[in-house]
Amino acid sequence: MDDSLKELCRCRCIHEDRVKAARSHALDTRENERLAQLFKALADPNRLRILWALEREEMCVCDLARFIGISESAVSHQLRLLRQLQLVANRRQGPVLYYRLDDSHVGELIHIALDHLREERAAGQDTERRS
Amino acid sequence: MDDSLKELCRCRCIHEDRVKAARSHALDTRENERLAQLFKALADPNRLRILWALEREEMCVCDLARFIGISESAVSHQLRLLRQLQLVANRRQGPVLYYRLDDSHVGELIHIALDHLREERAAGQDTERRS
DNA sequence: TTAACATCTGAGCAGATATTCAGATAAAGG
DNA sequence: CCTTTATCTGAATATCTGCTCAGATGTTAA
Repeated sequence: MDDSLKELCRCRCIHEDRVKAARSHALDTRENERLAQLFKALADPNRLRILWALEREEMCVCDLARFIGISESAVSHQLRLLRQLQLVANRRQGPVLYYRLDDSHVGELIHIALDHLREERAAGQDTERRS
Repeated sequence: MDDSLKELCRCRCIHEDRVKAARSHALDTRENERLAQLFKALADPNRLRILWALEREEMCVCDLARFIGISESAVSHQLRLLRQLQLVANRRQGPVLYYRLDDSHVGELIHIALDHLREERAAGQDTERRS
């Protein structure tokens, strides 16, 4: 299985030792994929708005739709995704479903990412400068 | 600007107070978008592999291509994206560019996300059960 | 200069994603 | 039962993403 990759890179600058070390240290495929899936859940502006709002207080679909300014259907689709990843949970009260965060890490992730942006902005400044 | 949203939700279960609170607590649009952009950078299996490897040791494009098993061109495209977000930086040594992580938060984000996955797995177990 | 090498870049295509729309489901009240 | 309300769901569509390919750029050595 190592040989099959030989053709993918014809450079002679390969550091076999580094490649080997990277391989032995690498995350296994399954875990790596779930990791990407988790970040993907956070990689959409509307989902972020939802999660950020729910971190503070539980809200129903209707509230969220109104808050974000998109259709309830769109919110429902996003909530389904977040539910499947167990990032949010709900409780029913009559016909109304109240959603809440179902995970402490999510808030933490968002806060660290925010720190990153804010420090970045304070130091080097931009991300767009070299557009 | 509040009125324009009135039509988006015809439900009568709206909790105006919660919507208002959520609005006043919400991230501003620009920041929210940059946040999503950052998570998007982490939301791809190959980019994660790259970042995870670079957290340990600097590597050249060629090494990364061989390590991951994709073309150097593909790696280069991904590195450009990561460079633009200032998540990685490089140093040139002759014709070879050595890439490294350019941010301490990135590793932190990945580690927390991993914790999340592993705890999740230990507790509730699945994400796929209800497929 | 020329050739070889490592990397970058833009265009184009296949597959993924977010939204909308129309209709389905579940709970509450008459 | 039937109606209304809140939410869900699948299909369709427009947009976005990541890869490959072909060719460009920049560096080194002859």
